Amino acid sequence: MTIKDIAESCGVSISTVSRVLNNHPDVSPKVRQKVLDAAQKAHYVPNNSARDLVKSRSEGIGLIVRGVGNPFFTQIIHAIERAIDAAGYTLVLHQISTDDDEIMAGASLARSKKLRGLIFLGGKGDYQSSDIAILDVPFVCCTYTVRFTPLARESYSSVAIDDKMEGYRATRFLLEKGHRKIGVLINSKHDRSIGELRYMGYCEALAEMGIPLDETLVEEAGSFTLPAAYEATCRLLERRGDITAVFAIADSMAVAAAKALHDKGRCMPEDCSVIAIDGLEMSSYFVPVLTTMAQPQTELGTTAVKTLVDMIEGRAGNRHILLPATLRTGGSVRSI
Amino acid sequence: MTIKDIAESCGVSISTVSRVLNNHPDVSPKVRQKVLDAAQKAHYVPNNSARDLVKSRSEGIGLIVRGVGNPFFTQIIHAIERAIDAAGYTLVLHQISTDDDEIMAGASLARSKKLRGLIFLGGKGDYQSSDIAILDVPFVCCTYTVRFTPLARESYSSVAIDDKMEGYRATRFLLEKGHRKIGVLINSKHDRSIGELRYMGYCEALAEMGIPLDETLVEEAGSFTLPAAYEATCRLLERRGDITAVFAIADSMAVAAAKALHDKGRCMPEDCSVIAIDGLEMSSYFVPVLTTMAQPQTELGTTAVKTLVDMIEGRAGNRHILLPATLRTGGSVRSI
DNA sequence: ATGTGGATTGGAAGCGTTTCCAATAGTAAA
DNA sequence: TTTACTATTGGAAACGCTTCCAATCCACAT
Repeated sequence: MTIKDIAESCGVSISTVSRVLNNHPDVSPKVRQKVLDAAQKAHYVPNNSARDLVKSRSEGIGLIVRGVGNPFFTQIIHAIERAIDAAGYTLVLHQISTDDDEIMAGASLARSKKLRGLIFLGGKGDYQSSDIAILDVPFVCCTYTVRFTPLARESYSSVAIDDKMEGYRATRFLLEKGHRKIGVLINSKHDRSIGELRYMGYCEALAEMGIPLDETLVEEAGSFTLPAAYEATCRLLERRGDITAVFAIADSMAVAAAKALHDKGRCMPEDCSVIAIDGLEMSSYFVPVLTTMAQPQTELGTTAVKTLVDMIEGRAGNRHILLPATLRTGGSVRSI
Repeated sequence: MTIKDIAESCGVSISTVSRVLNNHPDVSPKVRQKVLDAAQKAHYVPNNSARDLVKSRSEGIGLIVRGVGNPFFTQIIHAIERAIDAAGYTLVLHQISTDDDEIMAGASLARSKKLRGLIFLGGKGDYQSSDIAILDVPFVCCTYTVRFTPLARESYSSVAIDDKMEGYRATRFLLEKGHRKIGVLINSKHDRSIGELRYMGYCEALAEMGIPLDETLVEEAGSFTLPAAYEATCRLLERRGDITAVFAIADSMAVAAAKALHDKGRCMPEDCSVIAIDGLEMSSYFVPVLTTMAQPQTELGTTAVKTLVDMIEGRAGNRHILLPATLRTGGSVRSI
């Protein structure tokens, strides 16, 4: 059942049917109704491929996520899907692995699927203008604080929390509770990763209190996985058995850290407090409840989509939005 | 950058380039390499709309999931995406809410997007032939045990664990550890829900040991959410303070149950053991480690895709596959 | 040399839509 | 009744790709 069949059954031309179906103005009411009825009766469903081909674009928005399995992302993906659907677009999900180049992946996905826009979730958020030059659709980088090359700043949007700030706030919270020997559990402090920023916040909080930075308190897990975080915590404890608190830069790492503490014979929070950043729903149900800087996950997702759709439809230019996290206190931190 | 540009730059015909790009055999190695190089150098990305148009179908597979936010699904979705990608298809994700009709949602998605197949994740898994008649693409129902209307059984595939059996195994494990007063935490024991089946397994295990079923040990949360499970556990404890173990039908519910136990002054596992079904990765990092019947999440996802693709490509008819869960023991259960 | 046949290659017809442009019908003014 | 427009309509050219069919090529046997 194509537009052509309808045209024939109505005795009009293909062009006319197309016009009716696309709500073009220049069609007489009589013909319009006739065509509409015929289409209805024939259960006509437009062929998107053909339309996309001639318009050389689809109504798809690509979501490139590094690590779909990351529990922190699920709620954001949830919100993104909802918002994309509500805006009349289609979600095309594509996940990449740690060492894939998200820009390249996004570029080829966008090209081959003729997508209207892209959302990067968990990307590195640090793009050179030269890198993103191959992207010819608007995109927004979600979740991680974005570092800008001056020129690149003008060409895409971002929605994230202020990682450095929240790292600062988390550390500050521990300091205010009297902790001084605070271990940091981090994926990596280099590579312009998310960890680097949260770690910078940690450093800043210490500096503000006049506490010298002690490198032996910093432990890199190398990734966000639970086993890596567990091992890292073990190393940290072995080296610095005297810490009274751990700042894990992600809730999931904090879970692994808590287990490592327990396995090494330490109680949380009696022997060692734990604070994190992310705010998984489940963290509120741990015993003790994990203290964490909760990211506004749903809002991150919906804002990302809104920003992107605004760009796609030309309603607004690119924007860079920072959303605040919320301190969610639990029993995992105690005063000393 | 189209196939035509490459053809020109190589001095060959469009057909030849197409053949090279589609790995057709009848091309001389020399030409093939030349074309490949050119395509590579030009960052050629095929236009899917055009391809779909001529082949009159897309390469899309729809994933209809009820509750993307459910942590248990994330790993499965992850596996599904990977497998779909590897098979050369594209994932179109669509989530629905609790009370949406998944079949209707799937049907309209499949039509408008010209999808090749559908995967239902977390659907009710209990379809009447009359319901699924509107679906004109193959589909597979993943995750939940499927109950069949005789005719419907012939028309679609399913991949799941044997919910009743695993419910039985979990309960049986507790019984073997000496527990006799075992509370059940369940979303619902009616509505042909997943809970009903796991609960049936519980009943069977008790019956096998000659233990009469006690309705006061059964608590329905009404959903799988953490707050609901928490409240349900509180009610259960209030009514039956004498239970020595809880069988939660999902890991996430077990987390909430553990917290409720703690908040009601009970230690896990000293005062009350907990066992669940699902096997979230994170459950292995809880203190104590959650004992659970771990579903083979990755395998569920890949098998679902494989089954679907086999149907799509006509390699095999529909199948109904039950995958075994694996008992993962942790400290959350103790012998009495 | 002359076929012969298989291996390669090119040509061209669509796939279903949109849309520009030309054609026609209809209407009001002259 | 003509004229001059305007409102409608039809025709046809893309869009980029696959694929059937015909054409060309080349090595090798005759």
